Amino acid sequence: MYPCAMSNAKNIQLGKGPLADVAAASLAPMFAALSDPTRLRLFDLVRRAGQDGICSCDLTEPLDRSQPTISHHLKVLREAGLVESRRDGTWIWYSIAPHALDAVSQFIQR
Amino acid sequence: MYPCAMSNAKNIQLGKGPLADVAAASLAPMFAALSDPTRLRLFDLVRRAGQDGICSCDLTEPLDRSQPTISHHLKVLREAGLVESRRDGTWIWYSIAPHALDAVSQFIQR
DNA sequence: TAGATACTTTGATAGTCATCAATATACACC
DNA sequence: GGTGTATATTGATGACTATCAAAGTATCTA
Repeated sequence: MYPCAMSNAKNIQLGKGPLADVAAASLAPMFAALSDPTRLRLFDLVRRAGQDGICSCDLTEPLDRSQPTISHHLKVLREAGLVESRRDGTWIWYSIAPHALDAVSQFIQR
Repeated sequence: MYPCAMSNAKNIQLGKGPLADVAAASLAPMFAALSDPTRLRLFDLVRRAGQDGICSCDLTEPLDRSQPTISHHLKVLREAGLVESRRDGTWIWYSIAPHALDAVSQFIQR
């Protein structure tokens, strides 16, 4: 797991007072990861794939972006702690990280 | 209401299939508006103020940013359809826009 | 109308980002 | 080892952004 992913997701505690500086700093990158249309659709495709996940090779074509661009976006999502990847031979499968959106959801329903 | 605010918030319908191009394009700016730590705290302060809202003049000091910077961020939040403003003499009061986070919430709980 | 206060806009700067082509790496199979 | 396929990284470019100081606009009060 990436260092920054460890500081996000399940480890954020928002508390009850005004949103603290550190909490905002932890939360913002997760929103940033979802602030690009291509990444939003990417995240959506991965989420729809369910527990098994989806092969990276099936993500390039539907989004009409180059392979390096998709790879870049997947990296951003991964480092934000929103998706996970596992290798299977030459393929890499992406799936939603457990508790991926917990912190975001917690903030929204505050 | 700003044009782009009209295209966000309550007017997004996500549907059931894969996230459409247009839906992602409408959703992304709302996430983008929340992707900055200062704006997150700003949004939080406005939300905590409840129905009456909060005067812009009370937002500059707690966030430790210059007044023009706060003004800029408030504009971003406003144009994303997340907050509303109303003038009262020389003051301007900000409050959370109705259904501000509906679209975001809908996407997250998809 | 003049001054004071609250806010916005402008202009500048340093930093970040989305994108692609080209290149590199990892793995499977022969 | 060599070849082909899948994915990642590098490097470059144009666009965008957070920030502040300075200047502009709007409103109140006297």
